[in-house]
Amino acid sequence: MIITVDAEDRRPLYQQVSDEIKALIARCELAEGAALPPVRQLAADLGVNLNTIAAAYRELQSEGLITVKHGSGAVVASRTLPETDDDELRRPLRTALTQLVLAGLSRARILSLVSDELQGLGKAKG
Amino acid sequence: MIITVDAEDRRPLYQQVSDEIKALIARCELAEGAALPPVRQLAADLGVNLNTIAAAYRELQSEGLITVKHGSGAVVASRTLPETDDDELRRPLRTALTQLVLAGLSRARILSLVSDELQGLGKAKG
Amino acid sequence: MIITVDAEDRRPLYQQVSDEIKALIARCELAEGAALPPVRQLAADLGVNLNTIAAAYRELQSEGLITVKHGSGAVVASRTLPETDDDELRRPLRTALTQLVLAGLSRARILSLVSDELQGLGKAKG
Amino acid sequence: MIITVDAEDRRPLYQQVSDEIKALIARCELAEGAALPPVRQLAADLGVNLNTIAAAYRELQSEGLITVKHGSGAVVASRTLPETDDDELRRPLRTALTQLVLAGLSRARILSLVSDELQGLGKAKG
DNA sequence: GTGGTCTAGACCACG
DNA sequence: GTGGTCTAGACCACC
Repeated sequence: MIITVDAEDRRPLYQQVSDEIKALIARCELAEGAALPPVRQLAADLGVNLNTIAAAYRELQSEGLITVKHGSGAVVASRTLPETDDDELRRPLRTALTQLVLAGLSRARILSLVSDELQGLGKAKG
Repeated sequence: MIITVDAEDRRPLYQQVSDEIKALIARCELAEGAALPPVRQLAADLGVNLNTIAAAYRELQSEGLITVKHGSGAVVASRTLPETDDDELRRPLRTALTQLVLAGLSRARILSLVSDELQGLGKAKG
Repeated sequence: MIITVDAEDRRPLYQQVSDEIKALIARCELAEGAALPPVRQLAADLGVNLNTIAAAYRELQSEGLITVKHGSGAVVASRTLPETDDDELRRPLRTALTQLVLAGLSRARILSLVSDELQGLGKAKG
Repeated sequence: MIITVDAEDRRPLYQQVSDEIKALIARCELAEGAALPPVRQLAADLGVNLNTIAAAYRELQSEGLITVKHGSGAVVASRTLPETDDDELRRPLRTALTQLVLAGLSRARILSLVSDELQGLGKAKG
């Protein structure tokens, strides 16, 4: 399981971790029931503070993607996020697309990027 | 020119404003040379502090999207594309798409959302 | 007499004008006693507000470099600035050199730039 | 680490701070990876508001000279040279030299000042 | 009129 | 502990 963090990234560390784990779950590299690495180990691997990983796991848990049990670690609970506001879903997409347009990419290029990224994002039906 | 801010949104206020103005520029609702509303007026309209809007304009200026002239307001800059790292561009897209996949949307639905958002994002050739 | 202003420049317009006139004086392209263009004409030429030029002339006058007489325009008064604090003289030099060093220029390259710029800065003895 | 601000200086406070830190970096008194003082401490030392220092650090960060990590302070960034327009570099140099010429300094005196200031501006090869 | 800077002080987010 | 954001309100610089 490969996770990396980047000090240059604008997102806080804990969110980088949480985002990457979400991607692993979406990509089925972490199936339902699979165990996440222990907080301490992941913290050591990434060279970050223990609290940082704990915050990431807490976020994942509060979204229902993992369950954390004292003594037995964290496991993937589900591949489905709770019902979200439609607008809340579109907003990050709109922000990302806006950036791409402002960077001067053509519509075709953007659609190709989207397809490319969707490749491998596991079981998405359709 | 319609801009709104949302206290529930996790992004800071100034960034919501800056993001929305970016979207307006990408959508060509604010064309090159168009004047942005005065800081104080926009602040009053949104019910936020003057400095909050000033911070948004400062960010837009430092990204080269607008030029601010002391005494005569801010206008949309002539577009010189700031070259951006390819990875910088893909990351937010990947995060947004991951969120959509985890929300249970089908690939077709996601592509439709993308098309929908790209509608009207002006100037995107192709 | 060629003067230009640049909207992208961080300095205020009036100071760009004042700085360029100073350079012309230092370079002896404007000798002592020479007449400066009328405020209105220069403003029209540069496409800026009349007050902007007035502010530039006011600054030059307050430094003793020009004299402004009602009805007969402005003329170059002297090629010597009033006694200035040594530190006040060094500060902008230090700032400029710091920028060059941070830009990665070698010492030799910097000295060459300095010589180059000093070329043509008129009567400097030595 | 000695930083001072001067109310008489025309530059805004936050820029004086930012300029002085740039000089310290150029002079290698702040090496790569070195920690900058906490915002609040530096603010207290200089007797200015916390936000003033925050603005200085923000500027340094947006120029890529430092990296600021939430919760663990600011450190001098690993030097990736931001390519700068040649004209951008010459302009402040020209302005500073003009000032010196008009102050009546001889060419020799000016070159000596330049050498003097370049002394200790670390890493400048050649 | 425009935007910019600074202050004082509160509250939040991160590690 | 660190920095970030936001507010209210003052004052300045520019055009």
